[in-house]
Amino acid sequence: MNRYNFKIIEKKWQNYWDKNNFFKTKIDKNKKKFYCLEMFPYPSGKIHMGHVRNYTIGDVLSRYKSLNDYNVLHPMGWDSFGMPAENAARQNNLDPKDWTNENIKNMKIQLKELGLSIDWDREISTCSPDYYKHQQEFFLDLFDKGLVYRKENYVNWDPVDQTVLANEQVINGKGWRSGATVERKKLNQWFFNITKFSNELLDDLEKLKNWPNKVKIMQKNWIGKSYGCELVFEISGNPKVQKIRCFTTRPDTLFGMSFLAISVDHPVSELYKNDKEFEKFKLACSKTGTTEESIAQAEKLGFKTDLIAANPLNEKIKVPVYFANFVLMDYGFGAIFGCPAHDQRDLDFALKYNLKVNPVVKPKKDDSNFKIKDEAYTGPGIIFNSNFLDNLKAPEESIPKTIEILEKKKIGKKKINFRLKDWGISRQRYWGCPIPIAYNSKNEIVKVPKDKLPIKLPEKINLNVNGNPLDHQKEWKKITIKNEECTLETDTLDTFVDSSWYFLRFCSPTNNKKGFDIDDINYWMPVDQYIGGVEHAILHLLYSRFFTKALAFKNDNFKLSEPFNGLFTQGMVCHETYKLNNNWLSPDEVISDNGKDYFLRKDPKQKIKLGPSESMSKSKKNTIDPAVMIQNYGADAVRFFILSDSPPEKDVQWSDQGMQASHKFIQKFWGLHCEIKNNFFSSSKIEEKIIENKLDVNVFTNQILHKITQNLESFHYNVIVANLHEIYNYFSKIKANKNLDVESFKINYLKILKIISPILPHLASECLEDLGQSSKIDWPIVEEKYLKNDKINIVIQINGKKRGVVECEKDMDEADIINLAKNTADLKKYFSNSEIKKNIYVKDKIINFILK
RNA sequence: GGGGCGAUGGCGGAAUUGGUAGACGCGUCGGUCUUAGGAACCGAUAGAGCAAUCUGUGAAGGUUCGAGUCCUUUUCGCCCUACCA
Repeated sequence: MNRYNFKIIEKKWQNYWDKNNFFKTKIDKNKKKFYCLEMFPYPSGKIHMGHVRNYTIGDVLSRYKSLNDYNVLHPMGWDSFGMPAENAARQNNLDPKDWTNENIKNMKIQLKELGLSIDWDREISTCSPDYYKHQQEFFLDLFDKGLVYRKENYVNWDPVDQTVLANEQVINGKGWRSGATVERKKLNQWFFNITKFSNELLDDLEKLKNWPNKVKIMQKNWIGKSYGCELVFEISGNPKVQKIRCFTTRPDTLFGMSFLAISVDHPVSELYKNDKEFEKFKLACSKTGTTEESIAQAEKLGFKTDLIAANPLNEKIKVPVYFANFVLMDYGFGAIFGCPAHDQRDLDFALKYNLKVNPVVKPKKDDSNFKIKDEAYTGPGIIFNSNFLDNLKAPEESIPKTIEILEKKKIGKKKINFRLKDWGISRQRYWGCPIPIAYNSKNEIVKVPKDKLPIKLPEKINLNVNGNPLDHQKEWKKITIKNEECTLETDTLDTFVDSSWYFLRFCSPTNNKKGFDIDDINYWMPVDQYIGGVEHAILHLLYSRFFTKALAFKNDNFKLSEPFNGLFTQGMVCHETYKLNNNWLSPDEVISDNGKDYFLRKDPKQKIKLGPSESMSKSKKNTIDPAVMIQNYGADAVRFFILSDSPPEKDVQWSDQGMQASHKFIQKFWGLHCEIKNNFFSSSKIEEKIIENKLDVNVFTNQILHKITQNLESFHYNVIVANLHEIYNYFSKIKANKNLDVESFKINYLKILKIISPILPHLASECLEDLGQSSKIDWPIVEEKYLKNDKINIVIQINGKKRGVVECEKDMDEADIINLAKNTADLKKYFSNSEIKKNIYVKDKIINFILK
């Protein structure tokens, strides 16, 4: 037997697949389609283990669907705009385009080395003008539909990356990429009107049956629909302010109001802009609320105005108006009424500023001891102290009733409020898709005509400037539109726009007239299975859903409402972390004899501090380079390992031993294959003898095929790895059995090779070829008749406890089983002194005797 | 604070509709072959006990002939989200 040389064999099959266009997408209208898509990578230069896991999962599924005779669309592309390219280019004095394309070249080689069944003819790259030209067209379409607008707004400004961030990109007050503390700045910005679709984005989540519940809940919370009402408060104390509008979900607690609080950014703050004390207060507010701890513990701060608000339900009740640090301008109307008894924040505030606490909801009607101390009561109960609202059940009766009264009196109305905000898409960056808008001499917005698209980025420009490099491109900015000299917009689009429609482009990747062809879309969309990291649960997935809806809006040709029919979110790849003197060490700088104590490889006397296992990241140096693993163990072994140890949706722990075991499995399987070939497939060896009671391999093969098929359908890929081990164990045990039915064995072994092919495509191809099989194969059909043995094991329980197992014929009668059980040697003793009170018999499975 | 998910041997994890708990792998132990092995192969491996047997799926109750699985309470862990009115 020759050792399995994965280096030669894997290369051989990758070349074969390449040369024969093996994975080229085919459309045969007689077959069903399957669109399998994994989230495309940012071309950082090298693939990482997260990619390996993501793309292996997708590849197993694609290959399985192909074997089941689907037309499979399994494309790959590059999310190639973004800041790393710009930063790298600036540091090394390169062009971002060259840096990016070089990275794409390298990563493509690495992906091919994994043996992925990708149709590379459909490769796309978002930084290519062939791609972003269509994106600019879509921008103009959306502009025409009124879904794009420009407004001056406070933005999250990242001082390190010198760019604007979307709310979603600010994590704990820090930029998601740079980690710098985000500042607030007022700028003119472009927005997508995503909130126009708030209801649809929320309601259509219901349609997504094949999405993880977790993701749907996260999106639901992000959209944040709440039912309540808006209220108008009459203001006195300053003639410049007549009214203040508030949003509330608890109008029924209005009689408990003891103050009004408004945001420091509320229009009313204009009156105080020359007030030094107020400016000081505002500054103090901006300082809190950036880090997670300060948000959690932030003290409630207020600034008392000379304004007085009247309770709309009783004009005689007057309350003070405060600016408060916990009121946000961009939710509701930037103003609230404070009801300390029934809202914890309001209570904290009231206690600090000695404001009244008027309880208006008590848990039980006759609860005379009910008092509020330092904990607000937010539970259900009965309204009291509230005049005509008294005795209503809160909240189910009291809220609608109050709204009814407020509407009648025309001082409030029912209102649904969303947490979701419009999507700010402007970025002050070079390496992104230019916005196809210009400004004329009057600074009016002028659309760039479609025949002038694409607006290409200028190349080889100086990036070492402050702010947006495009701003410095005087010549590039000049454009003539309808004989008018105009200046181009220099903001570029958020890269999340690029990834909001790439799945559509894959359907028509080379169409240079349109972003996609509607016939292609109608055939391929929606994506049947989308696979990627859960970190995109909100941002990317919500934006893609919006973009699809926006394209379909006022468009009779394009009817798609949801882009991704099925979604699967895989877990992360983790590794232990190592530290020496507070510096991170990479796994290959560390050695261990026993898996407990770790030492520095260069100097084994130095003990290393073992940290927790965390998601692989460059910053913690706990990464394993897939390229090195493929080099050492082969692609099949890496694929096998990355699927083996944990369910795909959970985090997986990298293990060197596990990796080696996977490699050994490939080697062992090849050894087994060679023996099987020798013993059964070389003609000279076959001596067909008639033997009684031949061992039939059909049963095992069909049972394991059945299991693996089910596990493939349900993403239990780690269990499939166990199933492949079972296959090896079974065949290596029976291969020497003299009673084998040779013909049946051969047929079944060929089936086995097909079954392993989605996970181990190179090994399977090599084994099949070795036995003279064509490389065009199908997924074997389960033969139901073999799924159940004629001989069945029935479990015998006595009083619910397992006491034995008897082997018997299928479909035995209850009476026969009872007889059999009673006469089984090991069980006799249980029956001798007791009588059977009752028994429960589940056919072909179990019998439970209740003895007295 | 709000929401979600989870808890099974030394470890990662298996276990249709409630029906043989611990598949499969790692590790460990024993053996074979070896000058040696950290290679390969074979065997054992939930715990306790010589054994029959008993105990076991975070904890406590409940439903049931029967519960890892269903219900109630509770503890712990992880993730998401956050002054959202």
